[in-house]
Amino acid sequence: MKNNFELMKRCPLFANMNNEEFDSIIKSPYSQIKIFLKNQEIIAEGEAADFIGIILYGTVHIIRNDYYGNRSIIALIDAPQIFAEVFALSEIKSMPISVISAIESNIMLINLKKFMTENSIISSKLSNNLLRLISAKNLKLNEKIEAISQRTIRDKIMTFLMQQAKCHGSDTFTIPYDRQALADFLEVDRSAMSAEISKLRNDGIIESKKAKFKLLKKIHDYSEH
Amino acid sequence: MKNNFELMKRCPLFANMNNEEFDSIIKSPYSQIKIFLKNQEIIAEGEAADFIGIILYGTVHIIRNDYYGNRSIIALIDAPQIFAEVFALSEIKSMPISVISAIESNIMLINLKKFMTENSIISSKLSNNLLRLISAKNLKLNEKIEAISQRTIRDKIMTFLMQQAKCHGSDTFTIPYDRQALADFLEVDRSAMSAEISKLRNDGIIESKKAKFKLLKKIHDYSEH
DNA sequence: AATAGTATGTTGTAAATACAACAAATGGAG
DNA sequence: CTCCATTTGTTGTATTTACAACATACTATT
Repeated sequence: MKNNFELMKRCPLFANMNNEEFDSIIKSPYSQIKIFLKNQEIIAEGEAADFIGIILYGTVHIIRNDYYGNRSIIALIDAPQIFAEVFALSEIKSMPISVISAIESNIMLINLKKFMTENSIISSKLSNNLLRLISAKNLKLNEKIEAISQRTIRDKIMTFLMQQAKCHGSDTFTIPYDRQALADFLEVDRSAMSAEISKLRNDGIIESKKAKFKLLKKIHDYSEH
Repeated sequence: MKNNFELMKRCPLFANMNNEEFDSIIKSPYSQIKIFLKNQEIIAEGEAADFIGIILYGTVHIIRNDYYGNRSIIALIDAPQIFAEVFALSEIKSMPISVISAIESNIMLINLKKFMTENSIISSKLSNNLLRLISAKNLKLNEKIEAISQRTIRDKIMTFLMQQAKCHGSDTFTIPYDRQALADFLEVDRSAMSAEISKLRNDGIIESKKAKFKLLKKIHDYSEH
């Protein structure tokens, strides 16, 4: 278990905490560490949304059931990340999703609201870390929406590439996805996307080789017409 | 200005605060209230991302400049809402967007990090309010992504309607959008969406009249084939 | 270097979409 | 009620897409 705690300390949720503070979280009556077997339910849909989860070891699946009862995996989360934080922090009463252990996993569950009302010193560090984490996630979600809300694959690709150029501060950069992962991120068909990337190359809008891209300057309109 | 403060107190950022706490925010050296004229820049792209904005009166536009210099309005925000909070709270150094006053507006700007390090009691309330606000926004963004990442208009509509049914807790509900607004939200063409809603009605999947919808049960597969 | 396995690119086709132009319905205001 | 403005629905067409099936390129292992 000691290794788990070392990994856990690297979780951004516990940034800037010393060992004492860390221990007081682990030993709090509002936190618990449990082992979940493969496919075991960690949080069930409809349960009270009180707990934030920290994955010490393993992987979890976030599962959504739609109106007609169809189940779909909407996210995979690995150690040492956290899950369910936005439900525990918003004013949602009950969980709209379930969380399942994908493999045997060690999970720490913290009743956030109760813990924070009784541990005000640590809480301010926790709050700051949570604010940083959730804000960063928010920014990523906004960027994704900006890209996938474009009407054509070409526009989705270009919007994504311009975001990357901006955040790398250069017209030449390497993206963190292979073709299939990029297609999944942009929510389009991989082969159609691949074809469009080739077109953009032929049209002299970009240069690209695998994950390395270059936006060719002085072209202010990347549309075909 | 007094009316502004009354409106401001209703801003969810200041929930659960008494008048004293409220005053100490207004009088802090790290907060300032400014009047901006129409089209005047409140925050410029590239500036340090230190300030959170609270609209006391007026409307602001969030503006994005892409790689090729094209400007687009990505959001309109009214009083008494806040803006730029995710930038001030994440580890972003400089603003990736600009904020412009759409009309003459009264804006409170708070240097959040500085304010919070020097006002720990109020900060915990502020933190909690921010966590609630940003988490709620996060949930909305996730729902939107779930809907618009569907590959067909029919699936986008059905995903959206199932979300609405779930959050209303009923198969009959009224959506908060007219047709054009829904099309904008789902990022599709309005007339194509309108046609698809008619199809869903003819196919016996839903009943609808204007903003009122009903999901017809026992139909577990709404796809055409 | 040969092989197998994966990733990426290409092409054809049926289906879905945006777009435009228009029709019908709705909702106020006088 | 009538007129006008706005919203919603309908239809045709050119464009874009998903999908499938296959070709080529790349990578790691022996």
